[in-house]
Parts: sequence; C-alpha cells; structure tokens
Amino acid sequence: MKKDISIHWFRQDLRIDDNPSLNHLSIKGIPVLLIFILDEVNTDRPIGEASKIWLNRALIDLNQQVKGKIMFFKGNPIIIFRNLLSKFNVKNISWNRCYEVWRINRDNDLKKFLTDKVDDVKSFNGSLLWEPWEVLKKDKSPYKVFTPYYQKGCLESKPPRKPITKKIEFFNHNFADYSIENLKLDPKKKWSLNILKEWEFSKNSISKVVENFFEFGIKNYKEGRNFPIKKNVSRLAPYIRWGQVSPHFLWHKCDQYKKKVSEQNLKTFKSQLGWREFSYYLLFHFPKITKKNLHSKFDKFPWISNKKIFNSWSRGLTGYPIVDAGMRELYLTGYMHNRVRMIVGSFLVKNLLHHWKFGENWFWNCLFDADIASNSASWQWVAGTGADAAPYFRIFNPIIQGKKFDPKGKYTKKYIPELRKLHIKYLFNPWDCPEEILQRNGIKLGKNYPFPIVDLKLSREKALSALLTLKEKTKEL
DNA sequence: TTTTGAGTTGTTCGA
DNA sequence: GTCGAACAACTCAAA
Repeated sequence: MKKDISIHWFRQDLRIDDNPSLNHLSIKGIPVLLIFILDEVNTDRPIGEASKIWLNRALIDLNQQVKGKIMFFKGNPIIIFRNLLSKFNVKNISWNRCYEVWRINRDNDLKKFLTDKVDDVKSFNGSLLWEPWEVLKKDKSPYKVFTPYYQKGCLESKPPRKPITKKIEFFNHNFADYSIENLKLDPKKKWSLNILKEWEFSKNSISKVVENFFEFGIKNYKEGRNFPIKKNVSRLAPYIRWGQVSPHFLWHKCDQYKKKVSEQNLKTFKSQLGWREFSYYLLFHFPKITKKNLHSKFDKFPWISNKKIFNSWSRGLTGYPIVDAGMRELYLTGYMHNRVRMIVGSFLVKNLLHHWKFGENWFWNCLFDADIASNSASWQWVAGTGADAAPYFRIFNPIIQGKKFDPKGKYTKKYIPELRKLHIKYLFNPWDCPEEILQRNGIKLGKNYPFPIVDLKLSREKALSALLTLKEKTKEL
C-alpha cells in the first residue's frame, strides 16, 4: 500500500530551523519527505562554478543533519513530482518561494499541475523579510530609491516575522538511487578544493560564525566594515544566499544584542540586510535587471570589449595593487570584501570601460554568495546604470581608496606577495617608485608585477566624456 | 499642486 | 595640510 506523506522541496532554504514550509508541514501529522531538485532544464542561467561547489557542500551537510533522508533529483520538477505522486500517497506539498522570473513561472505551472492531484500545495516566504509586492509607494508603484524603500516602505510596515522552529518527523525513503552524487556537483578542479579552505559548513560551525560576529565584529561594524583587513564584516552572505542562515534569524538576533552593541552598529548591519531585500525587490518588479540596463539610455554607452584587458582584471594583473588584491582574494577564497568589490567594479566599468555584465558574469562564477538579485543590482549600481545609481562622476580612485581603507597595506600585501617589501608610500602606485627602491625590494615592473594597464587620469576623463554623450533624455525603467 | 531638499559607499580643484 | 564646492539627472516624500 502507498504511504501517506507530505513533501518539502528544498531550494534556497537549506536549513531545518526557521523554515516556514517545514513548519507548515509539521502540523499535518504525517512524515515529511525531503527532496532537492537540481533544475537545469527550466533555468535561463545555470548556477555559477563557485555556487556549485558551495551547494554541494551545503547539501551534504544538510543531508547529514537529517540522517541521509533527502532524495536528490536532477531534471524537470514537473516530471519528478509526477513520478513521486505515483510512488506515494502525497497529501501535502510545500516549498519556500524564489523570485527569479523563470522560477516564478515554473512554480506557477507546477502548482497548477499539482492542485487537483494533491490536497494541499502551498508556498511560503522563507528568505525575504518583506515580500516585494507588499512594499509599495502610496500610488501603489514600486520604490526606486533605497532610502525611502527601506525607511518608509520596510521599517514602517509590519516587522519581519520571528524565527520559529517546529519538531518534524522526516520520512525515511530508503531508496538507494537518489543520492547527492547524481547531481554531479562534486568538484573536479583543484581550484574548487582550495577555495573551500576558509569556510565552515556544519550547523554548529555556522552557528559559531554567527555568534562570533555578534560578539566581536558587529561592535565596530559601522566604521570597521569599510576596512578589508579588519574582522568587522559578517562574511555571512553565502550562508544567507543558500538559506543556511535565515535573514529573520539575523534580524531578530540584532534586537537581542541591543544592550551589548550600539544602536548605530546594529542599524548599519540591518540596513545591509535591507540592501539584500532591495535587490530582490528590484528583481521582482524589474526582472530585466539581470540582463539589461535598468536605465536604457546606457545601452548607447560606447563600451569596449577586450579579452586581454578583461583577463588582466579577472586574474588580478591590472597593475593597480588594491584592484589586484581584491580580484585575487575572490579567486582564492570565493569571497571579496565589500569595499573592494566597489573598487574593482568601478575600475572595470569606468576605467576599463567594460560593460558591467562581464564583471557580473565573473562574480557569478567566482563568488560563493553569487545571487542573481544582489549580483545584478549591485553591478548596475556601481556601473551607474541601475536604480538609485551612484552619480556618474563617482569613479573610485584605486590609489586613494587603497591609502584610505588599507592604510597599512596589510590586505593588499596579503594577496600581492610580490609587493610585500614595498613601502606603504608606493604600495598603491608602485610605478611612481624610484627604480632603485623597486630593485632593492625585488620588484621589476613588467616582470613580476605588471605596469598599470591604463592611465588613471586619462581613463577617468574618457569615462566622464563618454558618460556626457548620454545626455539625451530617455525615460524608461 | 508645486516646490524643495535629500539621496550607502567619491574625486578633484582651488582657496 | 584642510575644506567646500562642483561634478547631472532623477526619484521620492515632506513642506
């Protein structure tokens, strides 16, 4: 006889705690079958290389948490569910929502397919503090500027739900042929083994990372988060992206630390969660942000595309030490400090005049926290093509930025060992250093560290004048 | 209804 | 050395 079960479909909510879909199924009183589907059929863009590696490790750990009870599938969900309906007496199916267009469409189709076959089919909000369609201006149109969106739209509406975890009985499927190996996510390249080194995956270790941040890093978050060598940033982005840590949990954790941490620091950290919300908000209301300039007047911008230049940027060989340090951090660790992300982004788009989509694609493949919403929205922000964009004349100067935010050069030297001996005075502009000093420190520009790939002043002026050509007004969003 | 001021992350120039 | 102004155009919300 077929068994009565409920099904929870894991997607970007790779956790048991504070999982609204699981909580919903817990009250049904029948065992919950856990499934994961790698859907490369419906997607318009497969997950990036680093994301594959992260997902693989996260799933292995999640499966351990539930004693190996997850069934892993690869393929088209609608076919997989049809198959499951033939094997079991499925009473309830639920999942937590995603917000990319292709997933929304796929899930809607699936829901239609399932409704007359299963009693209860529901989706929940497991990853956003505010649903994008619930936050609107007075005239019911969506916000396009962060501050009013966040201050007015979010903070003055109902507060995010508190994290809840319920006890659930998981169904033991006992099938041998639905193991995680079938997903073929297992990394083969040496690169993938190396970039995992600095990251934790077990539930306990992730908790420790969170605790550690709230006990130490967050205490000087507002100031310290700008300095890449300081330990004030949370580094939680990849965990949030894959749902190993819920934003709701972090939001309310801030409230628990009101006595220990100054309001300013808590507020700044919360607003970072707010930026993630804003990115998803934009993705939902303006789905084209993943591919096209939000402000289409930038379509006419005279971008260039040069493989050699792009490769120098991506491999950290531009000759601008702070840029190169960031790009190497990314390639070595699957992560880049936020301040440096802005510097390298500005450099690629404004100094090297490359379209943001090239940078976005590189980040997509290298970042553990690569998230279609944040990645697109942030690249558009830095490029000046997006919502709430930086003014076009805001072009980061990698020398000033280096001096300001890496004043002792520790971060830069960590990732550019060939400049380790160079005095801080010349660290961010080694080409200005007298030849004899370079020689004494073992540096031969053009040999073991590149000459600058572009002239800073000239490329800045070029970008500014190119931006001025966009003057004609085309109103579109 | 119209006006006004402000808006995550900057740089340069001239006083 | 420090400081303020200028570098657009547009969205939003308060006055």
